[in-house]
Amino acid sequence: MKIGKVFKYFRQTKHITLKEACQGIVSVPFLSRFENGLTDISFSHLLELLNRINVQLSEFEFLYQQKNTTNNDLLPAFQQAYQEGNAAQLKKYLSEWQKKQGKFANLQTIQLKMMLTTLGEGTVTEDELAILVSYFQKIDNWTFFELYLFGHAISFLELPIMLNLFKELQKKEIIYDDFRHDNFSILFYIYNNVILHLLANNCFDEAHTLVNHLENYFGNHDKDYYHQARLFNLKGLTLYLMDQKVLGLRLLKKANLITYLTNHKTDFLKNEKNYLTKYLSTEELSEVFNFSEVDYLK
Amino acid sequence: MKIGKVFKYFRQTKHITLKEACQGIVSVPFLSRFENGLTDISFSHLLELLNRINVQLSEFEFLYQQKNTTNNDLLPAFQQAYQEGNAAQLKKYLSEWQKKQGKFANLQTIQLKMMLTTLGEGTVTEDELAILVSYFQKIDNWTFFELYLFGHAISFLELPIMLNLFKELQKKEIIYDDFRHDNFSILFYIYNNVILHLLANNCFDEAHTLVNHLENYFGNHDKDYYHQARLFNLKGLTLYLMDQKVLGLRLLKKANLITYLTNHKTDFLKNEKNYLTKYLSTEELSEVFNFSEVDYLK
DNA sequence: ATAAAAAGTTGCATATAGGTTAAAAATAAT
DNA sequence: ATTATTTTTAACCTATATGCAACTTTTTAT
Repeated sequence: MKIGKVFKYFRQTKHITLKEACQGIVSVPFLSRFENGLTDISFSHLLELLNRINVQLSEFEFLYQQKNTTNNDLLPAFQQAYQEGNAAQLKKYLSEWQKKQGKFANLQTIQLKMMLTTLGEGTVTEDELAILVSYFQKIDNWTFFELYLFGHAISFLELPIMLNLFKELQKKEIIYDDFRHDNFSILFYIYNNVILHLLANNCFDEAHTLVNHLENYFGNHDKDYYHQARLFNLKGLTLYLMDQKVLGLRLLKKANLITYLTNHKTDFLKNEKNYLTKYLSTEELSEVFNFSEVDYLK
Repeated sequence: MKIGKVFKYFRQTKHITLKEACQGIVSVPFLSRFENGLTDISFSHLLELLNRINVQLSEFEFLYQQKNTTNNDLLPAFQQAYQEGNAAQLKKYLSEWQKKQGKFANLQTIQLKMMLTTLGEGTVTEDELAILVSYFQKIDNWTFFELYLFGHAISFLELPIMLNLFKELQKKEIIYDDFRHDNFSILFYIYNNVILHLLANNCFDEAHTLVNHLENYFGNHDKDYYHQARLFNLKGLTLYLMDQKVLGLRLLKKANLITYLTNHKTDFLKNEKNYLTKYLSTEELSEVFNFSEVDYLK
């Protein structure tokens, strides 16, 4: 219980006295006791105190989690290991979570197995997928946890089932409209995967609808260049496959051009190219990844 | 005190029973009373409960703030009014905060006056600026609150004083390295303004140092295209003014090209162009804002 | 429709969060 | 060094957070 200590750190580094910090909220002796870990505090009082010393709850939480070894939410940890392709670390997490019991521990376990499978080092059974599906069907509010879980499940689920779940998600998604950047990234990631999955299965119209739907987002977030570029990419491929080849290729090139100009890691463009090999002809491919006209800017 | 209600919403929409949610943390009856607003809860218990139902504190806070009319942190509200150029609304806030007393209310007041001044509808006295400076000098931990305050103060402060304060900030900034996107935006905004201010005062070397410092960030955040483009812009102008005109103009053009391709509001590029009029010749300007070579992609 | 089971609520007991006062210890100011 | 201010600690007290058992309501099963 070092919550108090974190508060003390903020207060002292801002040179605010106990008296200034607590006026009208709690008493001086109590605040002192709280800061020194001798007593707990109510949530609403903590909110008021943080407001008084001009610290956002997110800032407070950040430092608190950082100083706490018993990490409360393990999602970022999973994510990191997964993105690094660190299968060994994921297996560690897996054996930890397999010891625990309960519905949610089980879901975490399945999530880890899916991650490992994607990395080529694991398997997911039919039963486990059934558990996932029934969980998603039951839920009618998606938070970061479910978004993340679903994002990894997309390619494991049968297309019609996956699409149905996705429709459920869309109904709720409004909450995230002006939500934190972190959460929108996950949401976009899901859209991205669903659309690619649809295209791979020749469901062009559905994919197109989703692309159009995504476009609305950028009315309010015109500074989100990265996702804008990804959207050009998705739209480009979709139009290309819907026989609007010229327009499609232009969009694909635009996406690549932006990516190229912003110095995104070269691996990224290499992966993009790899993926498009499935769809584009050799000439088209080399045109879409030809940046000679702006090369002088590099 | 509708904290409990928000928790109840999350729990119920995820179809988790009281028993499942509280096992090993609090008792069923207590959780029920908390949810119905009959009692407060300790912060640590709330954290555990949120973790149990797989809701992030930030998600919880978001919904809580949204449903709470008595907004706890007014920074976003200020920001919105300021960005919209809504002077009337800012004046409203000002008269509200002038009624309150205390050091922080005073700081908020000054901040509002600076905003209004920037919009051409207010004045800030020397005394008020002195208060600001002494506040920043005393502080040795910068949170969102101070970042925001400083961001608006930059052009009001004497250059050497401002630079000293900025150096203090830089020492602390490490905390924000892998911090939330929101906070980094503010930090970048500050860097941006400081660099432009330096350039306007012919302090090229200092500006260049800051530009180099900013570049380090993008090693870990290569998906942040928007800020990457802004950095190209800053670096371009800096190099241009340091007599590396060719390289500088290339970077400026690169920044504009990215901005153009991502469909950022046309006002944005117009403002950029306006600003650069101070420095570039007419021919240079029209070249840097000439997008004919990629026009066919639009 | 009715019983059985589970989920949620209420009343009372108690542990603990938090206030008040005062005094000791530690910092800051002169 | 001496004063003044801030912080910590202590003792005692009150309000309230929380647990337990019994109760009511809702859901599920037959």
